[in-house]
Amino acid sequence: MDKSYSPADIERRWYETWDERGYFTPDIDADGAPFCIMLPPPNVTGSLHMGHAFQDTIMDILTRYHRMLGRPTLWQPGTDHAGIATQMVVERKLASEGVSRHDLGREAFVDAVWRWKEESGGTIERQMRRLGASVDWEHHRFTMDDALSDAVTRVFVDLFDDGLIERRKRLVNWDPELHTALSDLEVINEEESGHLWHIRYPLVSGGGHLVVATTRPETLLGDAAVAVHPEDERYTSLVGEELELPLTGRRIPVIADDYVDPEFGTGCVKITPAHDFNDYDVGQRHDLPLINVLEPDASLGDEAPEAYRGLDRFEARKRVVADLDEAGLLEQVDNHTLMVPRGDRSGQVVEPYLTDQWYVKIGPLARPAIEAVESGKVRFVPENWSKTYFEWMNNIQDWCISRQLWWGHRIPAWYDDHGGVHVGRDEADARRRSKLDDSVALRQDEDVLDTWFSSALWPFTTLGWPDQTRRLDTFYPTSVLVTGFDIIFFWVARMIMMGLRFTGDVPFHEVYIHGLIRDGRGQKMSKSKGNVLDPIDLIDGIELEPLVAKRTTGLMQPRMAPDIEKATRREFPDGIPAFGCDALRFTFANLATTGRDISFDLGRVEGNRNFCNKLWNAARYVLMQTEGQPVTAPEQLSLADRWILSRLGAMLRELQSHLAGYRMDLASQALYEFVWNEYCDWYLELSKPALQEGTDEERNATRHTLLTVLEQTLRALHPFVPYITEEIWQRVAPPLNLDGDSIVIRPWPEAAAVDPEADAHAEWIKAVLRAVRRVRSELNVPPSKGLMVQLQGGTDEDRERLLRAEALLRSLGRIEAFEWVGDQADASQCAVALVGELRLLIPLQGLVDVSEETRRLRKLLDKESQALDRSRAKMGNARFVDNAPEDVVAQERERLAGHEATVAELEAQIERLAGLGG
RNA sequence: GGGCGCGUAGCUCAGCGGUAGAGCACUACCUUGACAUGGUAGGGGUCACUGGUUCGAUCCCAGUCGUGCCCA
Repeated sequence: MDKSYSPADIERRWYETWDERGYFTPDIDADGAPFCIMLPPPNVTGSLHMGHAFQDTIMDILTRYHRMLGRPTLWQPGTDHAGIATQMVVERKLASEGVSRHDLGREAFVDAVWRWKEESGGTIERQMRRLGASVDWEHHRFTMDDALSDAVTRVFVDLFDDGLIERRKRLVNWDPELHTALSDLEVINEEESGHLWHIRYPLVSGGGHLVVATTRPETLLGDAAVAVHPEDERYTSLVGEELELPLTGRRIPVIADDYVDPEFGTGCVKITPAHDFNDYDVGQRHDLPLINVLEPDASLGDEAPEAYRGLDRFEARKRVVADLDEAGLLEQVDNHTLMVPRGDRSGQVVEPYLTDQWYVKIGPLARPAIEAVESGKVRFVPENWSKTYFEWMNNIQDWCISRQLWWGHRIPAWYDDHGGVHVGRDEADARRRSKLDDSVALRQDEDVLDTWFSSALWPFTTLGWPDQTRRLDTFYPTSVLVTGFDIIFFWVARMIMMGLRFTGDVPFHEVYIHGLIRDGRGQKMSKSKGNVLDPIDLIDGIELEPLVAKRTTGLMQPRMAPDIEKATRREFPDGIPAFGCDALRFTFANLATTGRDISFDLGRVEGNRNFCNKLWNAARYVLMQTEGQPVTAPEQLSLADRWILSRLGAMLRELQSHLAGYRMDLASQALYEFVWNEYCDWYLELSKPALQEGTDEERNATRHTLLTVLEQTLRALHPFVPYITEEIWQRVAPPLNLDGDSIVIRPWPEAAAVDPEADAHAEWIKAVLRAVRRVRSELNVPPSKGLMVQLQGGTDEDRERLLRAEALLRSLGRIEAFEWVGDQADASQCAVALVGELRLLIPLQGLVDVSEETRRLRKLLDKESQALDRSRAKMGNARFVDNAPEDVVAQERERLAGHEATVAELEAQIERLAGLGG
């Protein structure tokens, strides 16, 4: 083995091997409860970002772990066609060539998207392979595969037949750039600064005016009324009067509606039913006309006064304001912060817009989905997220599922020339169902379905539904869904609703919600901020210049480039080193706490790379010690051997409980601490004297334990760090004569029982060594200098332990000899260390002056006295002794005794030194 | 306005009723035959603040301040 761990050398080859051998395709016939995770399908043309890498790591840990438990285990991969996102990318690409989708026509455009999909669709899969994701590629699915598309159509028709899908004209969120409706979830409301214009509406009779305030003055052109609160005494007499609607020559009524907040502004509200969701409702109540003044691109249309027709909405706003001002009708303009709705893809301000759209009536689907979580059939982890789920589900709105796009599942509805709508699996089916013969001309609905419609079916369509396949039968309901909180509404809730409706069962039993990855300062990672890290760059490393180039090209706002470049050069003056996939994965596991946000700290990746190196070198040591040595199952183990096996068992039990609770952070920490702080720091060190000085049998036992513990630890680590564990395992398996070609398919290690005797012995050894090392360090005794250690006091147990451990202690503590001395022995020339009742006297023979040693002891005494005082106060408190549980009191009593003894020892020693005139 | 979080060592975060923990950073010493991507020892925290419950509060409760997110 090489002296240093170099991930690049070992990570390349294993993935292909695993994949080729079919390890990731589940054996459905295996015993054990099936385990299944659905990969949240990434956008087919997307690339892997930190969030994916994090999520994939969690899923891979769970998958590999359950596979090792011997369960038929499926991690189902696939990609999403991502309607709007993909169409936008292709449209922009075409636009750069001066072509619009309309130039191409529908068919040619959709072909172009498919070509783009074929061209760039493999990126994210290649990246997932780099991450070591053990998904079943053989059964990869795409939301627009024929089978999945058929399932979508079938679901649509079924819901339609149930009366749960209908076509209605109502206000939708309209994206004027993409020319499509959006669901509420696809609209981002953000606070922006704007203005509040106060406008006078003259009364038709009797002079005077009402003042209304608006943030969108151009909508005035579509006003149908002005509303006041029915109990607002200022205006009650005016209800029923008419107002001159400025700039239009129209007259509109004053109406009363308790939607109006009399406290806000003047208490008068303009009502524009065709361009505002609230006003729409008011309009319905009062039978007001819908005056649609906008075109699909949000320019002003025919229903607007001629002067404004053809103007863009923002241009029209300026003109309206100027014209009002000129007419003396603009009373006041205030600065005002308002919530502006923007399309999440285009970033354009969304307009409420009156169109025909398809809706899913969600109420009847939501009810059982709420019950599924209430009853615990679906469990959120952390539990808290169920509140968010209920909050939304209890206030859920009908789902607008039609999109005016070309890329996606086309709506299976056909229109005749008389306004009739005919739904069916295909045109023939639609005719059959509506009893239409071929003489009736039908044209299919131009719209496609919301991307999330097909995603909602993902857990069962990927497994073969509507066919009752073996896979569906085995793996549905799936075990756990791993996802971010940002798509609980978009996806999780809808999967539960659709799953229950179409399979009669929940799609998954648990939903593990993880946090969002942010940068080191807690900022959201985004291209425009220039703080994006590419997981592949953390694996392979990247030089500064390419990193700068990567972060500054293709920006939406190129003027940000210099700032981003500066920040990048400051943060990564030497680029990013190659940490390797395993280090990155281990870091993700480390960071997977219960909180919401995760600030990604590069220092931790480095620390975990070092951890991999530690593991690598430990393995190197073990293999060096066992090379060419036949290792057989030992008949007797030393206390050190028993101790490390006991500790391994404890760690494995802890690990399993953390994995069961989705606490990857605690799980990875348990592994880290065991490997580094117990196996490497202590057991490997303890093995050295054992191998040098032991009998043949003892040496065999030590070698066997070194190998066994390493091999089991590798297995426990494997789900987290698959590459390095496979690489090492391949070398550790032969000396242990283990079956199996790969660690991937080895069983999960069984935890040995705790061995209290061995644990106690090891703790004693550690305490003695620490005490001696502390003296050595604090008195600056060179590490190379051997020490004499005199032993005083102590129990019979101490004497026995010393007997068993003397060789170890001498070797590890650089101690030349131990010598038991009587209580009367002169300790004035010695440094003193205490281990329980045992005194370790280390003769210094002038190595250190007395005042130095006195100072050292005083420091110890200080700490000890404080602890003693606390302890005394506690035991002196009758209410504590009376009320606290017995074991707590007993523990405190023991502590008190310990502190008292230690303080006495230290004081005595200080006095002895003082007697020397130091 | 409603809802959900968070505030613990210089930084990133665990812990969540019984004497404060990790990684990174820091100090001193050490190239000893696994590892300097290392070893040994050490420094550093009135656990945001104020009250309350309790024998005992970083942990539970209430409030205040700061901060983040979601929904309207």
